[in-house]
Amino acid sequence: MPSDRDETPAQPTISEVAAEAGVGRATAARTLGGYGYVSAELRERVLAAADRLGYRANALARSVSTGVSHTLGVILADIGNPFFAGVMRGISDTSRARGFDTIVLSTYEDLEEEVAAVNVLIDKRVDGVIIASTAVGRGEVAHIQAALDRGIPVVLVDRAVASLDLDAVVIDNRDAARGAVETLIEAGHRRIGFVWGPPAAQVPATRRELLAEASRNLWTDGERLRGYLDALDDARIPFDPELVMVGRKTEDRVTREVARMLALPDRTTALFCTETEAVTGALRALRAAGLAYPRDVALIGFDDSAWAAVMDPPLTMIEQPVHRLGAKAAEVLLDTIGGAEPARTMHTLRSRLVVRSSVAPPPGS
Amino acid sequence: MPSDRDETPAQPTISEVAAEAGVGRATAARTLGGYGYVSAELRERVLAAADRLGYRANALARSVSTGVSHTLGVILADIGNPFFAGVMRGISDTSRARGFDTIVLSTYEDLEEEVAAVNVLIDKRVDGVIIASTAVGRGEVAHIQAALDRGIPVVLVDRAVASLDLDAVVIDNRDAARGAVETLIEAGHRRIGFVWGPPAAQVPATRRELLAEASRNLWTDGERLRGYLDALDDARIPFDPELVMVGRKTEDRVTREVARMLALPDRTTALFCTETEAVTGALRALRAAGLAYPRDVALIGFDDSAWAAVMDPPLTMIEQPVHRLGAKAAEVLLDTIGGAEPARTMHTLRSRLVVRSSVAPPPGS
DNA sequence: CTGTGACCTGATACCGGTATCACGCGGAGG
DNA sequence: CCTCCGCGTGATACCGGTATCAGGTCACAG
Repeated sequence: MPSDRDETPAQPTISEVAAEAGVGRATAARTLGGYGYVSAELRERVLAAADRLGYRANALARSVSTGVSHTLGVILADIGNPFFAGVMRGISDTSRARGFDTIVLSTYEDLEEEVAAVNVLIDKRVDGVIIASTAVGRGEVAHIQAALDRGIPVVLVDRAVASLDLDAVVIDNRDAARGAVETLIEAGHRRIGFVWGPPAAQVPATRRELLAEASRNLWTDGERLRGYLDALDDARIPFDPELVMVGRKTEDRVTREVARMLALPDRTTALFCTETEAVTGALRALRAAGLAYPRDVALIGFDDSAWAAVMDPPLTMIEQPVHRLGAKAAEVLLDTIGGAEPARTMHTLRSRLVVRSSVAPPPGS
Repeated sequence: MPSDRDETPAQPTISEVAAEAGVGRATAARTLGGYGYVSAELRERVLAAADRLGYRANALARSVSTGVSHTLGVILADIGNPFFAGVMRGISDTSRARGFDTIVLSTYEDLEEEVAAVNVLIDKRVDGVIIASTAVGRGEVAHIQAALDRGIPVVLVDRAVASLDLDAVVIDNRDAARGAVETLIEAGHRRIGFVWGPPAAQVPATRRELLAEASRNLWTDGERLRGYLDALDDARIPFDPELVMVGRKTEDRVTREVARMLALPDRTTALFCTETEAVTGALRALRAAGLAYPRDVALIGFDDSAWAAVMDPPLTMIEQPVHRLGAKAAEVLLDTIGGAEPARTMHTLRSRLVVRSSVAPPPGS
């Protein structure tokens, strides 16, 4: 086995480069590390030797020594979800441009997974963390606080967390929801179904309880509910718990719930969906009920996509600036890592209602 | 500033734990590292001290020492693309389950970016690499070979690379394409448009040149072309370059190209699209031309999604096992890292034609 | 009472970098 | 001619872990 006593090791170190160049380890280190004095002649020799051996600095060793890893940790609900994938792309693009790489972890909305993810990132000594946290209450943020206490800057993305005074990059969820519902109201609708998502067992009967439930759940869900209620209030339309769906917005559940709303004596004539799965689920329910949009029921949903535009008729949707969301979060984090004093504010990005053809007046009018 | 001379450092080290516990550094290290002898009593003391200080081992330092990082590098064309996001999810799920984390990089189909990405991963000393490479020719794989030479195992995903004898986890692209086109032919179509994607300037006029062009491009594109040709051959339908589109499958370009095929004297009556953007682009062209599917033109595309199912009529699509693709790639890589001898074969996963309602006989029949 | 070995422990030499510092050498100035 | 200084270099002590090893303690057998 002649390949076993290879002369050039697979992963040459600074010492090997130094030996190859016939200089001291320190000289090779200074040349390769780009610090301190090295004469032009020796520099050439070292560089040539490094090139010959294919030397590449061990970033881990460097990080242990310097204390910085040039790595960002990213914790999302689900990297397979197109929304988060888009956010991730924004994070990835801007951090790479600034010389940082990223470790991504998905939590699937499980707080324990999130805690574990934070620990992984602490262990790997990332320079900062971007997180779309599933945490809500004061008692659920210990892991994030722990990272902060260790001096690791954290930026929230997509979801603010009330009990955490941190930079957060989000969209104007409340405004977006209100705008969408207003559009529906302006078209003449009063029975507007809200395809919502907190994991409550059943829809609270009163407004007060509803709001309370909202604050016990994901910030985005709470904001979108408030926006829905805002629009209803402005138009003096009373809130009806029968028109609100609760629980995970999986396509199946949405389909069943929307079917229920559609079967009500005083049935829903418009639907506002707060997620992509909610839209596709609603569409399924419509078809099953033999109803067509916008003729029988109007529809507006969150998260525009190429598909929404080619539907027949094309769907009116809320477009979120996904890339910007990630990019901005990375910018804020990178600035903090760079030494800037964190603003600890909410950076609110504008969403956009893309008006197409899924809204029309209710049947009777 | 009393917080400055903090007694408990933000990121305590083994030495600090040892001091706190009143034992030697080595004893603390053995306890925390879980190797060698430690008496029950001292172990307790060390553990208690570690707990008090909130000790978490520095994974980077450990990696420098042990030579393994428990980190996988993943290089994809675009993490923002739902297909790759799904693959990434598969990779992420199975590697996390085995104690590995992942660093993801997007290349946007740029070879230089890919080379840079490999270097980043080499520098960060990942234990293995999964890559959906944009490399094709023998002259484009030096960076991958370099990683291999350094002893870093590499597994290809989605795209095989002819000049690289490595494990590759892919789907049966050729079969899938042939099956789809056969379905179209069986419905009676003979003028089948192929919305393809190699970045050639124009469609080669002859079969021979076309095949040559195919081998100069992404493996997936080549395979799908071969499958298209296979089906045509079996049915003795001559290949017509006018029915093939070339160049990046962006929605705009697809729309224009499909419009062209639709305007041909002997126009296209069926379309086979090799990517999601190709499908949405085709749909736009159909609408612009005032044509409906499946009545005026039949349609089959790659990459099923929830949207395709709720279209009206619902689309017949090829479903790729995205999660499995990533999961399998991670499994193969992890096994290799674990010491298994790499099989260096193509692991071909089955895709599935999800038959819905976008295929009907051509208008005339 | 000594020899032997099992059981523990701390010292110490790694890993591959960063960064400082002592010192040799040569030239300029007194 | 000697001193001093600056340039350039290698030695060396870090960083925070892993892993080995020498040696001390103690029980028990001979």
